[in-house]
Amino acid sequence: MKNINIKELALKLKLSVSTVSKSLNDSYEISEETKRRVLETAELLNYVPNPYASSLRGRKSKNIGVVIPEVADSFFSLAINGIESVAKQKGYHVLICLTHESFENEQTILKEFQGGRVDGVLLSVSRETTQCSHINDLIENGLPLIFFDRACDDVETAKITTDDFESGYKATAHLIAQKCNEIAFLSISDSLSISNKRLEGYLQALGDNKIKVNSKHIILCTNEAEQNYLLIKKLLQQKNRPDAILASVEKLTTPVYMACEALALNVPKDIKVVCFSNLETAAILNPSLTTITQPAFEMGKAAASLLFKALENSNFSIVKEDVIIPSILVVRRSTGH
Amino acid sequence: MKNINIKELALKLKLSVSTVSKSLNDSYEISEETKRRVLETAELLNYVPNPYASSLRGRKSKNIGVVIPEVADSFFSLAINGIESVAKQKGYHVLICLTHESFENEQTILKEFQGGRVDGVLLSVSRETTQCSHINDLIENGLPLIFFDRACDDVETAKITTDDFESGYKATAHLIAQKCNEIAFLSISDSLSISNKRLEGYLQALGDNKIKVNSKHIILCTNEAEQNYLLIKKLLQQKNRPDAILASVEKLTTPVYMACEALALNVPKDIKVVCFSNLETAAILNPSLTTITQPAFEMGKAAASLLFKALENSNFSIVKEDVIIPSILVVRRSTGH
DNA sequence: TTTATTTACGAAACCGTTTTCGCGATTCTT
DNA sequence: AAGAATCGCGAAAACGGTTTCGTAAATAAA
Repeated sequence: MKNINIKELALKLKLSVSTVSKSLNDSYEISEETKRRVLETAELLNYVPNPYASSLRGRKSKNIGVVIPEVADSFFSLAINGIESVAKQKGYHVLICLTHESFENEQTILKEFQGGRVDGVLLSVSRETTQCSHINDLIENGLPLIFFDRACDDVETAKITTDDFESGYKATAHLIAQKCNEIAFLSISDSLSISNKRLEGYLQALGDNKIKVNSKHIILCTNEAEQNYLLIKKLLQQKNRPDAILASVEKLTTPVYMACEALALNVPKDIKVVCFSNLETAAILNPSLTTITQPAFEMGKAAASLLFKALENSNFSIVKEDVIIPSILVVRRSTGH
Repeated sequence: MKNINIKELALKLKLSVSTVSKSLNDSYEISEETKRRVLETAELLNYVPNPYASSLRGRKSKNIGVVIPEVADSFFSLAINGIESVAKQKGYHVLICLTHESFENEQTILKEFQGGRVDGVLLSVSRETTQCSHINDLIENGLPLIFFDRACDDVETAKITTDDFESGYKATAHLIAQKCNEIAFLSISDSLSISNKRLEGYLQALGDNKIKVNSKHIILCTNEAEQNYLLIKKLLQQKNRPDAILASVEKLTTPVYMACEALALNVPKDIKVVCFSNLETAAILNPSLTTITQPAFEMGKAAASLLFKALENSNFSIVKEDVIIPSILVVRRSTGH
């Protein structure tokens, strides 16, 4: 059925546009009888309001922007579910924008947001992001922005993260407890806070256990699976081959397993593996994978909830704070004996 | 830096709003000199056009809607990447809407689209969807809509799918070739075309090989992982236990593996497994999983490309056609000996 | 030189809502 | 019963762009 606009609806009802609008928005100015008539006819004639007209007039879009590096990643897709669950309940839409780990894309997306496309932003920065002027620009412009998972330290806003340092520490300590002392660390960025904090936790755990750091065992991976595979293979062919790998992001899981298989290294006998990962399949991998599992859904939910608090109370402003939701170490066979 | 609107920009430039607008849109009416000045100042003053104002006036949103059941699924997240890759190139945004496999949600979302939020729709229907009036309503209203993966037969539009029947056949034939003759089929919907076509391929393969169908081996799964796990476990505890499982969707992988493990059934010795799946981790599962891998990225790309053809040529209309991009059977250890 | 055409720009309408304000009619005060 | 307050509704402005149309000046054609 053809849908109509408010003017045509008003015409059919022999009412003014304003009365119809107010009825639809349940204004106190309008009698119950009229409201009922309007709602009824609106339904009948398939009236669906144009969101852009409302947004333009109301200067709010009822959209929130979610800027993430990738969608093909368990952490982010679970986080999206968390975000969406609260957005839906608040009557908001979620605009998902992918940076594909590119700083330039991130800049472009945030710049566009300044046009008013969204009322607030949830951001997980790209691996390339080292400076934050584009983010500060947005905030200066009055857009509430909250980081989740991957944050920038020098932006005055809230961050919903997990306990990256502790997780890195916990994972490393677990490996040490399993008699590993040549533990490699796979990073994906030398600027990303999560990557660095996890690394610091790793270093601290090594230090606390009097294990000396081998810089050749700290690998900065790339954004290309194939290249990472080669890097990891090279790592495992060093003369002082590591006896454990701690991979700081989920996407490194497959290349790690592949490299081990290619080199006929048995996990966990020859080498133990822990990944930061939310893969549902972790439990059924060969061998099942010990993971640091992040509270992805909860983080998304927490970030969105905080954002909506700011959107709904104009006198509530987001302060610089760290909300930390702990990850858990799930021990499986990849770190067994 | 505070961003401004076109009026303020015009004021600074001592030009009219119309001249500024035309300059920004590279109109032939404006001199090169003026255009240059406008662009320069716009950049300088951080002018970002309000997309809602443009949408309202131009009666097009530069958005396409992508309606899918879930995002935490390799097929859909890869498809999103394919869709996004072409949308980005065309200067469009992608509005991802999740039905969570609920028909009611799907209806609500499509109804909202009638308000003009999007210029076109890419749809993969929910598992509950059995009738299509909400889809036909949308099309009648002039919105181009294309199915991908999960389609409705009785809607007059294009469908980008994979060769579900052949894939079901191929997978089953492969299992038969591995000496299986009690092959179970796990479905997720008795109405979804993909599910049914895969089932038909399965049935045809059984028939062609003179294997009689055991209706107790055809299981309709649910949307709950836990429940599916129990269903599968029950299946595997029947007196005539199947010697193979063909799972028609990716999300069944984990419950299948878990159930086998719980019952101490060795894959592939006791039971062979094939899943329709785009899991990157298929190769490193225990044992590595034989999959029917769908061309997810390509399907997304094809669907989006076709949609844009319709959006860009007003005299090109989408006809009822089936674009079929074949899946491939990737044989791994879960169907070995 | 006169007229026709082109060039470069501005005024104003328009897109579909929401909201402010005004006003007649009804109900409430006293 | 007269004035005040309330109720129910409509006219019109506003949101920030784009587009149509008009027009003065510059250039081309006659």
